[in-house]
Amino acid sequence: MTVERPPPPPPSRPPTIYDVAKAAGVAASTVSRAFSRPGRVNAETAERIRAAAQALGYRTNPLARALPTGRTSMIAVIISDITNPFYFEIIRGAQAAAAEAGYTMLLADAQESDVLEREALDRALPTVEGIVLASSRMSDSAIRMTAKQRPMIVLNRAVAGVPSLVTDNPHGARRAAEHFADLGHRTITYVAGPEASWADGIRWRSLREAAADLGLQTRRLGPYKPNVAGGEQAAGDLVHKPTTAILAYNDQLAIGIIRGLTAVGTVVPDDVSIIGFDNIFAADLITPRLTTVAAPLRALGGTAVHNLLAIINGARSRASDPTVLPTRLVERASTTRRSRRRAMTPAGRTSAN
Amino acid sequence: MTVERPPPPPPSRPPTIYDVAKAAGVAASTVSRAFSRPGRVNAETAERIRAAAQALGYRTNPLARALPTGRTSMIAVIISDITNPFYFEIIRGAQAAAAEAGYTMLLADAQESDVLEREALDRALPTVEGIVLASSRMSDSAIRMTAKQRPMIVLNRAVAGVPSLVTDNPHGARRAAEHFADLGHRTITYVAGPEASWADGIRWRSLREAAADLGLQTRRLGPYKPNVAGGEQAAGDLVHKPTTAILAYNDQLAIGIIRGLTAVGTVVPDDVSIIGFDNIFAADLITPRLTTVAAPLRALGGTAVHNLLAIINGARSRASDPTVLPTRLVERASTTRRSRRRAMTPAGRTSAN
DNA sequence: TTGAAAGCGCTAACAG
DNA sequence: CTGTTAGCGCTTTCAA
Repeated sequence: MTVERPPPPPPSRPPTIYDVAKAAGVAASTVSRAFSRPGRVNAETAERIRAAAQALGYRTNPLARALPTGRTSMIAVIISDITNPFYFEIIRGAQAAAAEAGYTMLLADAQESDVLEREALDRALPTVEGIVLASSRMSDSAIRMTAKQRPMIVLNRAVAGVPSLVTDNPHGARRAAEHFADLGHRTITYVAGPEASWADGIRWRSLREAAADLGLQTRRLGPYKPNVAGGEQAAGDLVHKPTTAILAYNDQLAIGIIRGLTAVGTVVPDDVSIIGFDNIFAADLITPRLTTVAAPLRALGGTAVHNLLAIINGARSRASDPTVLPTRLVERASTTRRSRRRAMTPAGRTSAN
Repeated sequence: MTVERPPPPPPSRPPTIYDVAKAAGVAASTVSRAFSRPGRVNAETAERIRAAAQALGYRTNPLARALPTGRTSMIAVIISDITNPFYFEIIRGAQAAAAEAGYTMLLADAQESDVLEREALDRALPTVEGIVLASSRMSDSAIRMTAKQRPMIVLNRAVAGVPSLVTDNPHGARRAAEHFADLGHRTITYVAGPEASWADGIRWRSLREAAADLGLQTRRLGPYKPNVAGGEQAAGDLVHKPTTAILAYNDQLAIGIIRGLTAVGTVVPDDVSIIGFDNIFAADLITPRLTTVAAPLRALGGTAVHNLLAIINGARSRASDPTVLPTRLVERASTTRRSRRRAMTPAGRTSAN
């Protein structure tokens, strides 16, 4: 009677394709085939291999696969400023789309610095199959250069020659202008974001055109940093430029304006109506709740990744026109009919009190 | 006179270590050494190599390096719900720390699902050198299991045997209780988050202890989803359980409560004082501005990565006690002295009106 | 349909 | 200090 020895402990390092091959009694190349081109292998052999792999707990090592093929199953998402709430839903959409396609997502934050952005890009470049560049702070030519090395989608910016994905800013700006017009406002003040921002440019231009069509006046203030602090600063400046209708570059700026204005006794929306852009999470939280031009944030991230994967898988990236996603005006409490009784002044309301 | 031919166009594939070796007139291994162990190579040879590499635009291929060494220079950060604003600053902190150490960060969102979390983990595992698991929804044993395969830091949760990083919830809860006591409140209602949440458990326990020490009563309501909608639902239930002091599991819940209560005519803080946890971006935006127990969010992410890299680089992960980061109470406008004239009731204020 | 063999780009002994 | 030689685990011709 032989004493049954327990099987030797499994080796600490994960099983390789060779282990599976031995267990299944086939050559390593056959195992490889069984996983990559299941059609090209005898059905029952394939079954045997699958069983062996299962039993050993084999998982193909993505790094090793990547070396000969270049297919790493990774994409990079580079974001100009991850602190900006605008990106939260975008990231989630991107991550979900990537995961669904079996891809892993590398995330890098450029902290608003083109230098850091370059570095992050360089670090990620050799490892990933493609890149989503969100609101890049780099020059068009630098972007085009990089786009030659890897499939790339530019988000929130149109770069000629590089597949781009943007939201329908012209329509959004027009809807904002119409809304102001409906409420009886005559002049719209645009509070601008960063000059380097492509979105800022197009929002301002679109507003001006729409306003002209509607017979409204426009003014422009800025640029400001596109965050709450920037908005508070803008509020300070607005005190010297009374107005009844404000369109802000983005929600954060709008929120800052509301806070700054409220602090000096101006009442939103009674004294000034304000519209933002993006419909970030906090837009619905501030008092008064912010009317804003909403973008389909999650879809934006998802579509970016989706399009990127399509290109990676050989889709002809046709026409250089950017893909544009729709926007819509979400009417909340920060806008109201223009009141002739009141006008914004440094001290706050004019007639009341 | 010879016609100068332009140099042949550089090959389309990036230069390898061999190209550099040839150009510098040395063996490939020497090039490798020059990059990894600069000390072990003749100074002027090293210089020659560096020059050649520079000229060719050589960059070591991280994938190829990873295969023999296992050093991928990547870490994974897995987050239970990337939509939760709580993580924004944490992510930024983590990303910055990783970048500074020359590491690249893989980000995965589990979307509150333990299944998706597992999948993300499995996908990332073979590729990364270490893992930060934030507010995992997996079981302790599953976490311990995975921690055996790769260095790991658990965030916001204490798992015996696995290096953990948490915030000082007991101190935060105590400060909240003291604050309520100072304002004359006698009973504190805790509005609970997810049962699966480790943080929820400790916050409630800590509150109860602190309250007992201070001679206050406590009640508990919940669990609720830890988001604004959950808070609004809680507000609906609170209407039947009048109280003057609420400590919410987190800021999102607190914000939802404020909105729900305000909607039915209850005035915060006059009728009810509310304190949240985490000090997310929006806490300062809502009206009234939310008093909350602040955690050093960015430091949390940074420290997690920092500790993880230390372990990766061979630091003995000593004692199994979790590292704890300090918390502090940020007093804003959602708390005030308890008024005997008023009490929260379904219809809103009692005496006034 | 399957196996053998070469190699992806880099590193790590081991000699010299 | 430097060159030679094996691989890391997988894919991919090329034959059989």
